[in-house]
Amino acid sequence: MTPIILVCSQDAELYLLLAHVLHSEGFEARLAASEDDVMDACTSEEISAVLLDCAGWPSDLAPLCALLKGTGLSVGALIDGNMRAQHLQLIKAGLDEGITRPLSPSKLLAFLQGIRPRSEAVTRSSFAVPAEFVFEPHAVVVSGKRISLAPMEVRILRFLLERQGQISTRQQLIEAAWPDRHAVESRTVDVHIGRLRRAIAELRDLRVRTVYGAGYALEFHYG
Amino acid sequence: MTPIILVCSQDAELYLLLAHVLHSEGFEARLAASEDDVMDACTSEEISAVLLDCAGWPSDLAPLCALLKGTGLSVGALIDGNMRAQHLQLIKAGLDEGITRPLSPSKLLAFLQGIRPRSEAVTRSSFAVPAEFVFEPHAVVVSGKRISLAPMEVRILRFLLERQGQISTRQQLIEAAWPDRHAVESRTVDVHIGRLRRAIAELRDLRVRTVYGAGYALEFHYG
DNA sequence: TTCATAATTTTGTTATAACAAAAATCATGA
DNA sequence: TCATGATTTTTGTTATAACAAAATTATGAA
Repeated sequence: MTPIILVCSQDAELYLLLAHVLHSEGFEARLAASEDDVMDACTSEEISAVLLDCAGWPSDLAPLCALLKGTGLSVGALIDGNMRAQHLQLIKAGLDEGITRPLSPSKLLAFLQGIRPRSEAVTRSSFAVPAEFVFEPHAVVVSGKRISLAPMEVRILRFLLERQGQISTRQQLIEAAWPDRHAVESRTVDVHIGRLRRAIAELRDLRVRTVYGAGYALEFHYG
Repeated sequence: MTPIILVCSQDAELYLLLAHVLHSEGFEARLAASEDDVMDACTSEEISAVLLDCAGWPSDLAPLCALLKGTGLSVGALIDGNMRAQHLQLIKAGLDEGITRPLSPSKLLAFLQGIRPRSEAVTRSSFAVPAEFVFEPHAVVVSGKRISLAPMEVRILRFLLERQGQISTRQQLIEAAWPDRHAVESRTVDVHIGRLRRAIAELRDLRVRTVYGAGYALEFHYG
C-alpha cells in the first residue's frame, strides 16, 4: 500500500517538484490548496502524513495543524527560518517536524520515512559499531574470526551495524555507503547485499534480513 | 559516466529540489550562483547541459546563454510565463528549451534525456503502431500469429513499438505503461521485459534489445 | 441473479549466477 | 625508482527462476 502524503500549498511548482520527489521515493502525493481540500482528502483517502507549506498558504496554519494532529496524522511543515513565532505556534499545535527553508529533500524524506528528527539522528549516530567488530579496509574481525570483505561490503556492514537492527531502504544504503551523488540502480544494492551475505555466512550470530518491499535489516545476537 | 547538469541559480531551495530529482534520475547536479561559478564549472568538469533559472538570477541571462551555446552546450531555462521578452531574448541567444514556471519535473527530465520538445513529442505521438500489429487486451496479432500477452506486456510492447527503435529508459517505460503515480522498482521493468521476450520469442522479426546501463529498444524488421 | 469463496492470472519483488566495465594492484623492464 | 602493461579485484548491470502479493475470473450455493 503506497503511503499518501497530502501537500497543503498554493505553490504549484513546489507541489510538482515535491510530487516528483515523493513519487520516486515510493510515496504518492496529493495537493490541497484550501481547507476544504484538506477535509475532502482526509475523508476520501487514507492519508499517511500531511506537509504544510507555510509560505504557500494564505492564513495561519496552526489551527489546521491542531485539527490534523487531533486525528492522529503525522504533520510536517515547511517553515521560513525567520518566522519563529509561526514555528512556535505550530509546535504548540503539535507539529511533528518543522523543516526550514530552503527545503532539503533528504530531511523531508527522513521525516516521511520515520527517521527521527536531526537532533535525535545526531544522538543516534553515536550508536557506534559494537566493540566486538573491528573493521579494516578489506575485512572485519569479529568473534575471533577475520572475514575478508570488499570495501563496499565493509561500508554496508558498518552502516547496518550502526542502524542496530532498524530497517534500511535501498536508498538509505546508497546514501550511506556510496560516494556522494553516485547514482546506482537500487538492484545494485541487492547484489552487494548478496555478496555480503555470502562473505559473512560463517558467522552464526550475524544475518542480513530482507524486509519485503522495504529493504534490509541486520540481525546480530550478542553473546 | 554520469551526466552533469549545471544549475545556474541563486535559489537554494530550488537547487536542492532539482538536485534531488536529477540525482534520482541518474544525473549529477552542480550549482553556479554567479557567472564566475559558471566559467569555473565549465572549465573544471565536463558539463552535459546547463539549466538557467531566470527568476533566481540577478541579471539578463541571454548573454550567458549565447556564450554557453557558443561552446556547444545544451541549454535549458526556467522562464516565468509572463516574461515573454526575456524568453524571446533567450531564444535569439540559441536556447534549446524554455521550461515555463511552474516547473514540471517530467518536462525538464524529458529535455535532459534528449526527448524532443513537446511540439515534436506531439508530432511523434502520431507515430502509430505499425499496421501489422493488432492489439487485444490480452494478446497481439502479427504476421498471422496471435500471441497471448498479459495486459502489462501489451502496454509495454505498444509503447516500444511507438518509440520506433529508440531507446527507452526504465523510468520512461514506467511512466508510459503503469498507471499514473504507480511506484514500482525499476527492476520490475526488467522482469516484465523478460516475460515479454519469452512471449514474443516465436516472432523472428521482433526483438527487445537491452542497452547496457540505459534501457531497452525494440528491433522490428518490416517485411 | 447474487454473492461468497476458490482458483487462476497477473503483477511486484527477491535471489543469485553471470557478464560488463571500472578501479586497484602487481609485475616487469628501462 | 618509475612508467607501463598485465592481472586481479571490485563494482555495476543483466537475466531469469522463483516466491509473495494483488487482482481477476470462475464456480457453486443460496
